[in-house]
Amino acid sequence: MASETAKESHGSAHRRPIVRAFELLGQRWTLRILWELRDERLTFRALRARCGEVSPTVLNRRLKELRANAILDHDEAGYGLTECGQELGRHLLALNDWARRWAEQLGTDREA
Amino acid sequence: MASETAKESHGSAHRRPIVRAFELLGQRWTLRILWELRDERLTFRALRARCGEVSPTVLNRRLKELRANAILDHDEAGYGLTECGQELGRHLLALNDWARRWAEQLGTDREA
DNA sequence: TTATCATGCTACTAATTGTGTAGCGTCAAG
DNA sequence: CTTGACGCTACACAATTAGTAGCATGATAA
Repeated sequence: MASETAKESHGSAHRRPIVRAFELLGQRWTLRILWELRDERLTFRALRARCGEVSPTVLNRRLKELRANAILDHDEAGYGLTECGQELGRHLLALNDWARRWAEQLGTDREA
Repeated sequence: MASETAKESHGSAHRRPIVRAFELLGQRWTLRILWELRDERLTFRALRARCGEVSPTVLNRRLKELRANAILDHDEAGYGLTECGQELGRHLLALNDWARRWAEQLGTDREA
């Protein structure tokens, strides 16, 4: 069970997909960006507005990275999820249900 | 379909749960920590080793935050997921499948 | 033509956050 | 009483993000 430990050289190339995914998604704004694009294309500025006027510096950096990873693409209509990105989007949608229950639980814990 | 737009006052208190979740999960190491704890309890030091010797400063900060949000708890056996955290863990497991397909696709795209 | 406006995006500084290493206080074992 | 592991803090340095200004481009309109 601990046989994986050896593989865990934190080089860069052959890191497990899930870990690479976490590195990508675990950056500020990445999840939010995907969420806002979950069912519509948005222009740079519209997307920025949805994210509470994030710094364009970061937004652009994320967008580039996400495009490089084939999760987003860009056309005249703006930014949007690729097919692969949409699959990811569906997972986020599932997370939404979890989040609601989570928030509810936290709320009741604290009010009582 | 765009009827949600109005709700998007980016105040702070009544932010949608999913957005709060993204703020929490979208911090460096948070997803990874949850992943490493997905099916076993780990001590601080063991967990740190699993995460490639993250700085204990950040690790401890995340652990505190996650505990404050009832996603983790801590006992003599170390850190582990709460019931709520385990549900989240299951979502991450699902993400694992996505990540594999994603990596595969990226790989073939580039080799060709 | 010139003015207006929105678009995507870059530049630059300040503030926040993360990294890396050392090490403290506590405990159990030798 | 040394040794080692534990959870964790301190602190200086590096990297990332925030916040704002503004440019180049293209469309619209006077």
